[in-house]
Amino acid sequence: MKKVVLKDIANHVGVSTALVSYVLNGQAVEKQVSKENAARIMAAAEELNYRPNQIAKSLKTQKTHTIGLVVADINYRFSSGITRAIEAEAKRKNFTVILGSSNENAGKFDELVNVLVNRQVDGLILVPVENSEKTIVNLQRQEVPFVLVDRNFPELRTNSIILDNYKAAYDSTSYLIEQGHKKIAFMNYDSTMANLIDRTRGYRQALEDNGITPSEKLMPLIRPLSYKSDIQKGITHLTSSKVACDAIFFATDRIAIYGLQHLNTLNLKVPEDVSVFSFDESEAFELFYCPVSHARQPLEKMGRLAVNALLELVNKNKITNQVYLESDFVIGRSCRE
Amino acid sequence: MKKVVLKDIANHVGVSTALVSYVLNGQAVEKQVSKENAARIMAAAEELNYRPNQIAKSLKTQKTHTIGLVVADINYRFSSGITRAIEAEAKRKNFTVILGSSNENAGKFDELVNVLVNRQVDGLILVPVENSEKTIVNLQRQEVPFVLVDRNFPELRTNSIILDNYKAAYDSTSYLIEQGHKKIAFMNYDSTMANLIDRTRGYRQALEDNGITPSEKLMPLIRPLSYKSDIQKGITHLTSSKVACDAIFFATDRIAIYGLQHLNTLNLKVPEDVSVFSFDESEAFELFYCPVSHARQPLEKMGRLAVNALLELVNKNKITNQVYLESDFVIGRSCRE
DNA sequence: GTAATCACTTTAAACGTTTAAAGCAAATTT
DNA sequence: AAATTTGCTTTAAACGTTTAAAGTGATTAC
Repeated sequence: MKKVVLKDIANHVGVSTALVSYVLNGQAVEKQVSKENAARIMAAAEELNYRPNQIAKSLKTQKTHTIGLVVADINYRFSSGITRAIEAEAKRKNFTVILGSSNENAGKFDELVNVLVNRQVDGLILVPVENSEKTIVNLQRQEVPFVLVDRNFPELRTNSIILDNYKAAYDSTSYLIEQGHKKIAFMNYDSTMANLIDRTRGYRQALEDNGITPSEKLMPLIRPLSYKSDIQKGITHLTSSKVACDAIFFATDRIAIYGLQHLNTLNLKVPEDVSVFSFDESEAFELFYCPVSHARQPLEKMGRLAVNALLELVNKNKITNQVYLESDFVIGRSCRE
Repeated sequence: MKKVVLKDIANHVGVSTALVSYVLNGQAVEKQVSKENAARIMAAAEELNYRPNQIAKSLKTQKTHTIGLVVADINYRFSSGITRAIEAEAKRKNFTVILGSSNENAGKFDELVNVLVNRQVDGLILVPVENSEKTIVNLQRQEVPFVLVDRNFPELRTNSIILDNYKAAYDSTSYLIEQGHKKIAFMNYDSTMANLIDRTRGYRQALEDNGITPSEKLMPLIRPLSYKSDIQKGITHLTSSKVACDAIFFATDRIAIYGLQHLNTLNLKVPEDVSVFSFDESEAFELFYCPVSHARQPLEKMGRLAVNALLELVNKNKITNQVYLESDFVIGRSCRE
């Protein structure tokens, strides 16, 4: 079946394409189209099952009504959650989302961004990865509207919607201290990303504000390329009789999963042998024998704000700023009292 | 900064847009463009940071190099896995993927498909939902190239890449029988979807072939709208002293998660008190105290085959057929010997 | 010395829309 | 009766590409 285009309807009814376009775009009254023609055009469009060609429309109007979204890894819980939230809000605003996953690779990230820009998306929502500053700066130079979510680069002035990681980590650590913990370990990636560094800062500051001196011994760094073994070594070390921490604060849900797994292997019980707190949740927690207390990012809100901020930008209501969201906290039973 | 278009390069170099187009599309030699002009055009494109407008290109060539993908729910492990696989393969073939999530809703599914078709995607890869036959039939009538993955409608002749659900369930059940289980329960959704029905068929047939009469008592149906409580009731019933099944086969990973959770609540140990087998895996299994044996869909292969089948269709090498894939099996320690 | 060939380059239409501007009868005002 | 207004419709250019076809000046062939 050949594709039905405007002209087919025009011929079928015996009018010009302009008239058809007016009617189909709801400008029938405004453009004073006669009732009969309007009705016949509507009927013909229905009968011929006309579907407007968005590509042609976009070329003419210079608007694609499309948002490009690049997440760090679609397999992360955070990614699918934020994708869902962004899609829902975009839908509400009559926008479509094109998704790409950079798999935490700066090269792939750059490539994806370029593909999306070439496709003339109206704007981008990005979860940047380590070493992707150059791509971001390029976007600024090209004046492509974009907003960052979850992560940003403090030295670049960008629109971004991110968690107040410092505060979330500070509050989480304070909570652990309130629960009576003294030797609180913190497991984080060895990374230059501000969101992760802020978590470490929050942790340290909370300790200091409570008269505890942070110790590097309690802060093993996980190298992303060898995270599994680093986590195992870290856990083994922290729970050894030499160190014997009484709580472990995991800086991400991924770290938490492998950390908890290794605690299982070592036959250590949560929270009897060691208390546990996590940043973000994983579906995996659902089957852990004990509900894991954790800081939870407000994905719904984040997605909504990101879309709205982007659309503001697209409409040139340039309000460049950073939005810091408060974390939610889910208290399970993984911290001894 | 204004967008740089072909004409800008042409003006800058002092040639026609045709020449620029030829050079930038690698037809310099074929179209006998002089070396000097070719070089100057390349340099100008670089200097002006030219990015071809894919929209205009698509309008002219009637090809968008885009695949539309609609998954059932982006939060499913299966969905993010298959999305990743499809994206990777599409990338390899120089195609972009536009993703939508129907959230298991036939109305939303239809809407998404329409949006994608209007955007002139070259073809669709779909995970259809219950009651979405009409949408599928429409696509066939419009002659839009598409392939179904994971689920299909046997009464419709469609290209589809799906697991051999019957065989996977048959083999899984046989495995449980071999392990010495007699009273094997099967927990499945109350659904009209063929992929789920085939699992039930496989389960029943395996029992019968081994001289066990299937009993409805061992096959509680889970209604999607009240799955949590139905699963709980089912588990409680199956493990009651009256029924006392010795193994539970979960037809999906979602059912498995809530089933295992409730086993935890009831303080029943896997596999000591009851053996467990699942269809598909969830990230949640990672933190269950015991590795759960399960049938695993070959996502990588599925995604690759889906993209390739679709591209064949797009190129009019119409090979309409159904591909049934063999399941992988992951044997943990959740089945008593 | 005219014709044909060669090595390039330009012209212009097309893809399917949108939309400002112009067109045209009939009705109304001068 | 001429001019204007009204109510409606068409024309045609534009968006940024691609590409068949035509154009052009120099070289080669007969």
